[in-house]
Amino acid sequence: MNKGERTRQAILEQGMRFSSQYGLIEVTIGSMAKLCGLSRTGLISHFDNKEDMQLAILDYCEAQFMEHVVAPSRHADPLIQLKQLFSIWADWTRELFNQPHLTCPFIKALVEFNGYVDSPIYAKVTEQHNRLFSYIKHKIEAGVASGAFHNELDSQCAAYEIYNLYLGHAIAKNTVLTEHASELFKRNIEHLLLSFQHPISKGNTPL
Amino acid sequence: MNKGERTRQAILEQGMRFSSQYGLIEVTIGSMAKLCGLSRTGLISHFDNKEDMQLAILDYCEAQFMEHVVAPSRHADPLIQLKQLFSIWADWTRELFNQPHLTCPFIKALVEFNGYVDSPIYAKVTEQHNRLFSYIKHKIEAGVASGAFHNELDSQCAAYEIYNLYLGHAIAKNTVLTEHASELFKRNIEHLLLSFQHPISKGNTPL
DNA sequence: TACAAAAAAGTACAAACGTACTATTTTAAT
DNA sequence: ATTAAAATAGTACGTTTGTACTTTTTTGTA
Repeated sequence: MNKGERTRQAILEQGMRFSSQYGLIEVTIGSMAKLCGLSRTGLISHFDNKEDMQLAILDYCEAQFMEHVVAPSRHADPLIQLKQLFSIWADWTRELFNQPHLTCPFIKALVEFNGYVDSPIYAKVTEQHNRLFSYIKHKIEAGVASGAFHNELDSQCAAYEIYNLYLGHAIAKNTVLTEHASELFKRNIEHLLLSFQHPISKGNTPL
Repeated sequence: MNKGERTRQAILEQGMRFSSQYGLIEVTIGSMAKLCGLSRTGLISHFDNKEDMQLAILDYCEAQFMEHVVAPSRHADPLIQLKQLFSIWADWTRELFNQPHLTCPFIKALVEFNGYVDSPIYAKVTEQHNRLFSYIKHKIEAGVASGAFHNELDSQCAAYEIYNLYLGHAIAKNTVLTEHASELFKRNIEHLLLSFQHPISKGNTPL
């Protein structure tokens, strides 16, 4: 990897961190240049323009997620795969974003850019969320097909319940949740996956 | 109400709308001045400074929520009150924020300012979310005390389940949910409240 | 080591930012 | 109608914004 590619990667890495704290909108040429120890022109020369840099950061975030969460959780059994996915996800999230002031960059970007309907950034982050949701839904369908989950399970609904736990944990972890939010997230997911196996075994989700 | 108070109210109203689309950070002196048809100095003269204006907008949002959602849902029976709260809330939300590009300003502000740990804005919006959560939790406890909900119900957990539905609906309504998200929110809340009444009646949440 | 290419920095510019200050206009009460 | 106060506008200043352009430095290879 030559020099240019190395600094570009460093910028993307810093951008992921920075956007998880201050948001993708605050990823400006000036803030990134200071963060990376470059001049403003030295920094932006690695991208077409500011928006291109922000889009590249979103792509980088997804690539990191695929590499560190999705790839390691591959397993033949859909139930084990889903359990591993969220366990690894929770660990990776804790490692990267569990400082109180950090939030999942995908959620931050989605909330930030929801008002900019014509923005390519909004288009991209929407695609990313839909892609994640489809992946979860697909794994649930595989679980139903393999007999791990019961037949009456609505995959769309079940996927949303899981996705909803992810949203809630990411946003509420510093307000109504605070301590042990990460363990709670794991437990809630496990409890939900358990309820997918037997139609009536679903009691009160533990907090 | 004299002139000054009238324009101040108009600014706060516009600020609530604007922040639900572009976020509270984007509520700048210039953007609000243009929106209200005032000069920049004419606008900011109604507040101590920009941050004071943003704090005032958050207070205004909460006052509106109290007036249009909490107050009309008051009822002697805790179960009916909770049902009414979320029904009115969903209607009011649809009226104000259900255009696809608008998001609940409390959630937007919380996500936006989570990284600014020392900001008074973060302190305020955190308080607001905790206050909402405590209110829901308190109503659930009243429901348990009145016999409307079963005895084993954990109020902290139950309140989080409801709060989580609110977060999910607000964020996912334009990605994985899209159509009829508002009706779905109502149905999910009703279904959850029903599960609070009988310990084992909770099946798969409908989507 | 030489040398072309790549990377980073320098410079410039118009626009928007928040804020302090002064000036003008409008309001509201006498 | 007069008049003081309140509301709004005007002006100015130092920063920061994104981008275009030129110049210097660094890199990597021949």
